[in-house]
Amino acid sequence: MTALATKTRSNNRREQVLDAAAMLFVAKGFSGTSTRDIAKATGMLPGSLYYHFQSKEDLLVAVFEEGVKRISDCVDVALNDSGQDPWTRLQSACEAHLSMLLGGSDYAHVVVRILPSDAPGADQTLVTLRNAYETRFTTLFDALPLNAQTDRSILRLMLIGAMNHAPVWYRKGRDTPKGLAQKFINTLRCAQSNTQNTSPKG
Amino acid sequence: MTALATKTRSNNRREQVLDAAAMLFVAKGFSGTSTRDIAKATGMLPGSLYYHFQSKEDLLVAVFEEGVKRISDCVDVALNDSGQDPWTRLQSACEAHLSMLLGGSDYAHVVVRILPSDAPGADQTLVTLRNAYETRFTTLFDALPLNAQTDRSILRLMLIGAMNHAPVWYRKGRDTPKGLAQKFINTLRCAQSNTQNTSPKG
Amino acid sequence: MTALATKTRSNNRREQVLDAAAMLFVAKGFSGTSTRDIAKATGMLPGSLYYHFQSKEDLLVAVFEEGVKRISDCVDVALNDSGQDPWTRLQSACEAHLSMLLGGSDYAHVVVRILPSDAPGADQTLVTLRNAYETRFTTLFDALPLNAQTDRSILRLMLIGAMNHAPVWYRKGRDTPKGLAQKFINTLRCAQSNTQNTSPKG
Amino acid sequence: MTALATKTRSNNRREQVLDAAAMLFVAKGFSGTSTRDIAKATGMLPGSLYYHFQSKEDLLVAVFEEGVKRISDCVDVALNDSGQDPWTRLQSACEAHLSMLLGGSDYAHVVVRILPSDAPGADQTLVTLRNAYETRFTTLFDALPLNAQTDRSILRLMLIGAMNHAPVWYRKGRDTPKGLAQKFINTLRCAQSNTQNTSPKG
DNA sequence: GATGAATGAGTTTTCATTCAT
DNA sequence: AATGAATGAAAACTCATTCAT
Repeated sequence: MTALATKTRSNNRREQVLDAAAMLFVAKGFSGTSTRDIAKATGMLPGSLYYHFQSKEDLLVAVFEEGVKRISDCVDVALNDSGQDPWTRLQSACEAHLSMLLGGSDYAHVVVRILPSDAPGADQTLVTLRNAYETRFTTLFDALPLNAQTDRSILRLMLIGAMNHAPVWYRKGRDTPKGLAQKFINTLRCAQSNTQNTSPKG
Repeated sequence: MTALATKTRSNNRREQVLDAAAMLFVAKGFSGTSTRDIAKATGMLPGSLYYHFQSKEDLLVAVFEEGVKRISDCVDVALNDSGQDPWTRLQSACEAHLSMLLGGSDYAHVVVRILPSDAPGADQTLVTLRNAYETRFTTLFDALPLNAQTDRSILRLMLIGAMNHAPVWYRKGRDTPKGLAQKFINTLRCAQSNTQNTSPKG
Repeated sequence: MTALATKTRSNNRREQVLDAAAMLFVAKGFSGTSTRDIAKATGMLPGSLYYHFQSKEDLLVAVFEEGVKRISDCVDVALNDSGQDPWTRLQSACEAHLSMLLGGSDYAHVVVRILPSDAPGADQTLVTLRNAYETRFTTLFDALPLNAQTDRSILRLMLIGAMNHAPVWYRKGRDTPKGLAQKFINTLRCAQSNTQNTSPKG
Repeated sequence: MTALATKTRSNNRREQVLDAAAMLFVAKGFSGTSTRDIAKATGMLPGSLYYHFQSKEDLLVAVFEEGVKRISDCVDVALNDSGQDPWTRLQSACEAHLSMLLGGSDYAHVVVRILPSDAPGADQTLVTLRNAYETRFTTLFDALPLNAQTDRSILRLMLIGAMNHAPVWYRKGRDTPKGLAQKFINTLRCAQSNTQNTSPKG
């Protein structure tokens, strides 16, 4: 019992730090958040953070990892519950992604809010983590029945851009992640049959 | 050495500061850039910046204003040269926006790279400036001949999200702003005639 | 698992701490070595040191004491094995001293590497310990058959300076403690008969 | 006049920092001295030091350089005023060296008090600086008319060890640098004619 | 128009140490 | 005998900013 209790308490403390860091990184960016801010939000002294994390950047990486884990898990579960239809599957993933981003998971939000160049010492790690997650969308777009001449990459990058921009303008009540996902995917879906468009100026 | 010459040289100096600041804000974010970084990049001493700007946040606002001005002018010129067709006009604006963002105008890039929450003291100003620019897209989307049930706002926000995400993945040579604009608008254009789609899960 | 075994194991642990501390104090000085460094080198956590020692300075004193003990014992044994001739005895002591210093006893090395002023709280203790050891050389120099006008103190301090400087330049293989001792003492030995020298500038 | 006055005042401030640093490094070692200590001794705030020096180690290097410069100059002047006799020249150098070390030049004292391993980031620089100075003694010993079998290096290293140990025991009034130099060199001088000594134990 | 010199508050981080378990 | 978790002070250093010149 004691071992478990100790571990739990210890984990709680570490998790409190991660929670506070995630929240603050989302609210003020990485450089805009001081370790003091994080410590204060956790009820610790600044130095005490360093028992749990070796540096501010390590802490960011830990938050980022947790964010990638959470959003990945959420998307994976949604895909498991989803059927075979490629568009349906994409929409499920989109909805899961948006619900994490907009539903208040600071961890997931950090993944799209913090740019690698915000944390020079950790940039490669962040890029790698982000890529590991976004792979899912490459796979989902590969599965779509699109015309040969359609650029799947562009479609994917449009969707990712659209989704990750949502936290900037989304207002709870006015929209829902589900509704947005439906509209986003509906918009993309027509690219399939409409590629005969000519460009206007050339 | 007339008054004009003096003023010009002085303006040059001020512009050098703005240039350096724009470049650094893009590369490292607002909090991630120090006034020393900017001074060094301009060949000045840190204190000398304060002859030109009252504070770091004032400097950001100046860069941001210049960025909004430049991207607005570019889009406005493109629209002037564009005909009447609403989709063509949107595509021209999109191309102009992308060419500023991807063609190396650090000023324009600052406008999408720096979030208001990165600069707590200037956030309202930044929001206002950004909105003043983005109005153009609201107008352009309002002019589109869309089905009644199509959500113009969502389409607009998707496009803005897609465009502003481009600096993250764009590689010169592989794509061009013009090509991207064409693909982006083509994708949106079909939303017009395809609203009979049913959502997959409900 | 008797009381003796326990004690032995415990002593081993304490000795490991002392060993690590001695090594690190030699390598990086007293202030330059952190208790964390010592703990890590012993495979302990920082707090665990405090079961064995009340403070970092107590630990230094313990290392210093052990160093003085070891080098004293070594010199005393050498003197026991030495005959009656004062110069021979001095040379034996010198060789013993050098062999401890250069042969890799971090403990002995600490005694000459750490200055009392490096550890303000323990300085008096360190001075006392060092003096207790160096007494031997006073005695040995007193026994030398020197001219009346020869300054035995200076000779002694020269030798001690020369010996304690050796760790800075000594390279195993090129020299040996024994060879050095011989050369050092040979050099001093002539002071006896050469005191009629006049100073060069007055 | 203003330019000169400004330069002078500025230099004074920088020199005050160097003076304070030299004094404190001698008194408490490098790691034992904090930048706060140095700032306080100069009447500055801790951060203000960094206008003059990039880091604590840079400050040490500057002090060390000044120390090497001062003791080098002092020795060089002494050698200039000295005649041709090699032993006389060595004694002059020794006296100059000791007078710097014992006469209160904290700068010179730093050079022998601080070991390269005390400042891991600057160690190579310190070694190089020290060697550049000690070259002089190699030259002086090379010029001595010694028996072929005499080890000039050992003699040199004995002298350097003896000289640099002096600050530990020297008491003004009881000795003088000049008197010590005379005794030191006298002691070494006989090595010349006394090489027929046999070692006592082998 | 800009510099040299500094300030004072703040940064991230490390320190020796404590103590319940 | 040692650990996990922290503390509080201090470490080195950076920050945006000021101001006489």
